[in-house]
Parts: sequence; C-alpha cells; structure tokens
Amino acid sequence: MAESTFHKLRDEIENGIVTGIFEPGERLDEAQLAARFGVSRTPIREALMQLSAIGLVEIRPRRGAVVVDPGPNRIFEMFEVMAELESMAGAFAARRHTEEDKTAILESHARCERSAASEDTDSYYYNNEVFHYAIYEASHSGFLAEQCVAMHRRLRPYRRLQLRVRNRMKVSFSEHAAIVEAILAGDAEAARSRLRDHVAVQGDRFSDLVSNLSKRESTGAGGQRR
Amino acid sequence: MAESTFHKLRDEIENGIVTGIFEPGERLDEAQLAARFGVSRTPIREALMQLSAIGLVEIRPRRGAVVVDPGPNRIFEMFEVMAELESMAGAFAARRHTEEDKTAILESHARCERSAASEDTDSYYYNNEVFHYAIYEASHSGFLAEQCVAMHRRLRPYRRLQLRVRNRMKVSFSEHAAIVEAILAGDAEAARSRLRDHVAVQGDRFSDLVSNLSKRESTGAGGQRR
DNA sequence: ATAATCGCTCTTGTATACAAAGAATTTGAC
DNA sequence: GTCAAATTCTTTGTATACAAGAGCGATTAT
Repeated sequence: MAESTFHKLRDEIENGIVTGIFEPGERLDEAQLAARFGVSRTPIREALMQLSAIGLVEIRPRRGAVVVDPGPNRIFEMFEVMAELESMAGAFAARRHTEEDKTAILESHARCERSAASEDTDSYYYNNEVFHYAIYEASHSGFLAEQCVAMHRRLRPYRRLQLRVRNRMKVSFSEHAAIVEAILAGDAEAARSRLRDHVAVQGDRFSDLVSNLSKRESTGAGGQRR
Repeated sequence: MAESTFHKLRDEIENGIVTGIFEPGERLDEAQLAARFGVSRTPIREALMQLSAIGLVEIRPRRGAVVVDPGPNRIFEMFEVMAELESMAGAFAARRHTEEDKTAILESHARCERSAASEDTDSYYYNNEVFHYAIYEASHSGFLAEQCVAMHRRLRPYRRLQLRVRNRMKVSFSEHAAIVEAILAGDAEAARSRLRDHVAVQGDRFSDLVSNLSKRESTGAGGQRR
C-alpha cells in the first residue's frame, strides 16, 4: 500500500524505543539514524516530530532529540490512567457487546488459557494483547478504543517485565475470567472495577519492582520528578 | 526563548484549526501555508507531522493533509472519555490537594462567579478553563493533567458553542460550586460523579445541537460513521 | 595552576532542488 | 456529443545544501 518512508521510519524508531534498542535518555542523532536506515535526514526528522508529539521523544530546540525517560513515578501515573480507560471500555463492552464481540472475547480468552497452561509467557503476552483489544472493540467507542491502544503501546515495555514474576500469568488469567464473566453478563460496574484492578495491579507491581531495584543499587540515577 | 519556527507554526496551525480558520475537511496545501507564514515547506511539513500525530489532521500518502472532521458521533465519544478523565482528576484532587491548590481553585472559581454575574461569556469561557486546569494540577498526577489538557484543547471548539445556550453559564457555575465543595471536603467519589456529569452533559448538549441541526437541514453532509 | 574567554567544529534548523505520483485537462475516437 | 486515454501540470516526498547556534577545547591571563 505504498507507505511513505517517514511512516515506516516512525514505526521502526518507535519499535526501537519500545524494545529497548534505543534506551531512555539516549540521544537520537539525526545523521546517525539517517545512515542507519539508509535515508536522508528529512524523513528521519519527520518521524521524530511525530514521536515527539506522541510523547515518546523530546525535542529540545537546537539540542536534538532524546528518548523520553518517564521515570518510575510517571510510569505509575500512566498505569493509573490506563486502568481508568480500560475499565471504562469494559463497562461499555458489558452494555454494548454484540455476538461477534462475544465470540472474539471468548476466543482470545481461550487462547490465553492455552498459553497459561503451557507456561508460554511470550505466547501469553501476545494473546493477552488480543484479549484486551477485543474488549476495546466491544466498547463500540472508536475514540476510546484508539486511546486504549495508544496507552497500551506506550506501556508495553513496562508490562512485559511483569509476566516473569512468579505465577503472574495464572493470576492474570483468572482475573480475565472474572472480567469476561462480568462483561458477558452485562454487569457494567463489575466489569469496570475488575478491569480497573487488573490493570492497576500492574502499576503496583511495577512500583514494587522499582523500589526493590533502588533498594539494592542505591544510585540515584533515573528521571524522577517529584 | 528561542522557539524554533516549526514549533510556532504548529501552535499557529493548531489554533487555526481550533478557531475554525481551517475548517474540518479542508485541504492544507503545504505551499500555500508556506507562503502564508513566509517560510519554506520544510517547517510546515514538520508542524503538520506533529498535528497528524495528535490526530488533528490526517495525512494521506501522496494526497496531502486535511483537517480531520471527527463527525458528531466521534465528538460525543471524545466527551465521554474527557468526562472520565476529568472525574478521575477530580477524585485525585479531593484526596491530594494542597493549600496552594485550594487557593488556586477558589480563586478561579470566584472569577467564574464574577464572569457569570456580568453575563460575559468570553470571560467565563476563559476563567472556566483556568478553573478546570486548577483541578488538573490539584490531582498531582502530571500525566493525567497532560492528558486532560490535551483533551480539553481538542474539544475546545465544540465546547465554545455551548455557553451561548440559555442559562448554561449559570448552571455551569452552580455545578462548579458543587464540585469545589466535594473536592475541598475531600470527598473523592462525590467529586468524581459531579465532574463526570458536568463534562458529560456537554456531550449530551452537543448531541442535541447536532440532532436539531440535522433535523432542520436534512442534507446528509458531514462525517457520520455509524 | 586554574579559570575564563575566544574560536572551531559538530549538529540542528530551514531553504531549495529534484523526482515521482496524482489529478486534471485536452484530444482523439467512436 | 460523449467517453476514454494520454499527456501535462500540480503537489507531495526525499535529498542536499546552506546558515546559525550550541558544545567543546585550546590558549592566555591572572
């Protein structure tokens, strides 16, 4: 479909940030990136502009672009907002889901079950994503779904760490089950609170992780604000 | 502060869209904009890239940029999400506001009162904005505040219409009073529900407006989706 | 020896030039 | 006269060139 270069570059760099190829705080040299991708600086800049508008990179005038380092506190805040949006989508889904939505939710839920049973974290990670997307769709609010997807993407790197934690996958799956039940029963408030907890707990776990880390290595590095 | 050209251009064009100088659906010709602002196409493109990432304009490959026309339904969805975010900020503010937050909220509230008393819609519009921003700040969640501000900006054009409606300004102010009361009393749930209604009602009113319009002029023009 | 200032280099920001893809118009054929 | 096809013209997308500011280092003066 004739995607323009800057569009591909945007995804490429975004992916690089999300997967950690470009680390938080790292300077993104335009010429360097241009050489790396075999293009001129122009489309690189355009890609960086888009990423800066999303909030993934920061462009300081005359001083170049750096990968934004949200800092533990802000990441926690992001999980809080995500929890609220997701729970909203769940509440809508409970009231508005169609038969197709139901099938999609149940199917992705079943896939999660298989992944959890076989202890396959990578596969669970992927199916979990599909499951949540199915809920966004079922909310029948295009805008809300977009916001959820955007947040989901931004938080991806921080969520990925979590499945490694002992038993998290199975606990996550049982939470899913409760969510599915509430949605299919049309119980909007139950869906809302269960989804809120399901997502918010990830923020909590992230905080735990960080505080453990900072206890061990007591260097004050990082991007805290408060 | 040495703001780079593209940054100023971004604000300029964004403002143009919000104030209706560039209408929804309008094509944004790069050369034309460049001439208009007395710059080359490069910074114009960079500004457009940023606006497209925010969702204000759409860039179709090889076919130029157009001002996004969300369509009534999507605008309503945006108000729904906005209501949820604002109510969240209100709940946080109730629990976490400091003395300075309290002063800021009360002061902007008082300004709103004066504007409402003198029936000055323009001034009320501005002070209302300050009032809401004060709540965002009081939430003490930097990320949430940013999201709220972004949504607030995007919905500005559709909110502006509403104050013209008979008595809306005074009703709005009395809603503010109830919200202030809940926040200062530390009642998070009351703050949440009151703010949710306060914002959601704007979506409702917008819907009413649209359905009235489409009843009158039954031409099917516009960007409806569903 | 240390600190401050001057100058050089490296990088960003903007303009321009060039190539390719669409859109529109004109011409030709039926 | 109308429709279709081809050519031209407009506009986007990318590369390159040029200007200006920020960082870094060296040199000099105290």
